[in-house]
Amino acid sequence: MDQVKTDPRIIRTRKLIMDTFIDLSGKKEFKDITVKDITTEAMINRATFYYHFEDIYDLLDKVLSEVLLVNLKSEVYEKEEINEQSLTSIFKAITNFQMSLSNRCHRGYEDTIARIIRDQLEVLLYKMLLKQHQVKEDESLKVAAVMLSWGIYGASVEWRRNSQDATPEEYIKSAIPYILKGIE
Amino acid sequence: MDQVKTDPRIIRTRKLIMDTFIDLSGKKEFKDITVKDITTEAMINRATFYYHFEDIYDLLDKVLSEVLLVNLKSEVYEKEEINEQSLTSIFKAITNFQMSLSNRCHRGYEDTIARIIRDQLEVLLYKMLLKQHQVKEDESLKVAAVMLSWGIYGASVEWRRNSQDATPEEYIKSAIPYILKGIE
DNA sequence: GTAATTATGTTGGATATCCAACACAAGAAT
DNA sequence: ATTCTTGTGTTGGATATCCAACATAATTAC
Repeated sequence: MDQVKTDPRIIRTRKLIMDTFIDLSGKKEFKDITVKDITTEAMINRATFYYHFEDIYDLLDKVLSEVLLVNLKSEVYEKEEINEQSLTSIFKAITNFQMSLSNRCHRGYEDTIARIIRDQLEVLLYKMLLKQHQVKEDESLKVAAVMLSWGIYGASVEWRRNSQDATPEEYIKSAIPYILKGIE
Repeated sequence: MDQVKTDPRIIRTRKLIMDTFIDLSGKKEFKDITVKDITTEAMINRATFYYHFEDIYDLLDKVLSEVLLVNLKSEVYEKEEINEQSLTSIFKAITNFQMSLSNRCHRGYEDTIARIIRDQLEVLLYKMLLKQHQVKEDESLKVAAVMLSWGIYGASVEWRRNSQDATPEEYIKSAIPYILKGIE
């Protein structure tokens, strides 16, 4: 209701910075990208960068969150329940997202990326759980969301490490019933 | 020497507007493009548009001039003399430019476009003539540039109308000696 | 090692851009 | 004819962005 419109310059500038960063990260590794590189390419002042982001890690964080959010199409899932189908879709989205990242050579930032993924997952799963149980907030559901997010993320790691001969769906299928029993 | 740097925001904003305009003019006819269309798409305020351009015709003027300038690679030609080779290249550039325009359906603006082309040509040719005759300025050379620009432009119109079975080079080749005799 | 260069953040004052509002014109809808 | 809508240009005050300068850390060069 009381949402104050954000200044269009802010939207435009953030988009410029983020797009430029994504663009650059396709050309060189994250560790070789400087703030100056980004601002020069994006045609904005360096001071303006710091007006929007704490530092380059903050930018990485926000860019990845946004990309992941698109992958998760969360506006769709938020309205759904947690069941075999939605869980499988989410798992697919996560593995998909990680595969797209591994092409971009963000070596040394696996921890950061992992945290971002789990954070986003957790928020999404918590919303779905709340909806499913018809409550406004609930601490135990929050913890459940934490555990589910770690579980899904961990499964995606293990899948990448061991089982890429199976599809993500196949890999996770047999485990899902046990998970679902816990939260129903 | 005393060139004052233009504010980066100006460069960025003008580029945004011009690129958006070029983009839109590939999707609909010029007469259907409004200032609001452009500013919305470019994510800038309408008032900002008027800070940079008098109106949409002024924008058309500047966009076409710039595109044409690139076609003419004038920074190259400015240093050359007017001879068979450079005249042919320029003629090719003009016909090329007009062909690319005709795909974009600017029906009803042929006069505007013609004026822009001749203006740019005239400036370029005048510079080349000055260089060739080793003077700083000269009224009769200016008039010569006017006539040459009209001549080249007219030839390009006639070529488009009648002789597209000949290449631009072939079309203009036999006439060039007569032109060159006049200015040498 | 140490000098020289390059990147990071921060600040105060200058400038481009935004917003809301206005008057006006042109076309479409009823 | 008359609303109604949509686009054009313009203005004054608010805000994001720029610039120049600075201190500091990190890298590179010698």
